[in-house]
Amino acid sequence: MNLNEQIKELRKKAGLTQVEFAKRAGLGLRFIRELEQGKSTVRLDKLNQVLEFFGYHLEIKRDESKDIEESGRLF
Amino acid sequence: MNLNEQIKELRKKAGLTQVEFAKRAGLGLRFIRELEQGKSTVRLDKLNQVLEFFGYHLEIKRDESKDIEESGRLF
DNA sequence: TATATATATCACCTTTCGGGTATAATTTCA
DNA sequence: TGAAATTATACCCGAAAGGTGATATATATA
Repeated sequence: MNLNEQIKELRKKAGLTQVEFAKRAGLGLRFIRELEQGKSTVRLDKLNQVLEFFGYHLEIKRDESKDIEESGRLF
Repeated sequence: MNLNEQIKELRKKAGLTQVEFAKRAGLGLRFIRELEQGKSTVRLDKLNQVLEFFGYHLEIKRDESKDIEESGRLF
C-alpha cells in the first residue's frame, strides 16, 4: 500500500471526511485531496503534519529484494 | 537518529562527498546540504530521489509510547 | 595544507499551498 | 432505486517557498 493510500485509510478509520480532516489538521482541502491521490511533490513538512495528526511518523527502510521476501533466502 | 542524519550516514558509507553525491543523484548541491542539515520543507519527490539512490524508501510507522519502549508493557 | 562542509548572498523560474468556485464522478445510505 | 454526501477535477488568483546555478567566505576535518 502506498503512502497516500495509507493516509486515506487512517483518515477513514478516524471517521473523518476530507473536509473535516483538513480543518482539524490545519491544512488545505486541496492539499489533502492531492495527497490522497498520490501527489509526489508535496512538501515534507506538510506530510509530517498529516502523519503527526494520526500519531504516525516517517522512517526510512532499505528496499527489500523480492527474492528474499518470497523464498526466505538470498539468491 | 533523524532522517537527515541517516541520509548523511548513507552518503558517508557510500564514500561520497556532497558534491559527488549531488552529481550522481542528479540533485543540486545546495539541496543536499540543506537536506543533511535538517531542512524540513523539502519536496517529497526530491527526498525520495535521494533515498532511491541508496536503495531506501520511506514508510510510515505508528508513534511508539516511551512507556512501552522502556518497560515492555502498557501503562 | 588541501579537502570537505556550512553558510550566505543574488537572481531566476517553477511550484506548492491556499481560498474560492464550479462541475463531474463516485460512494454512501435511507 | 434515488437522493444526499463525499470525492475528484478543473479552473482563477495570490503569497510564499523550493530548487538551481554561481559565487564568496568561514569553519571544520583529514
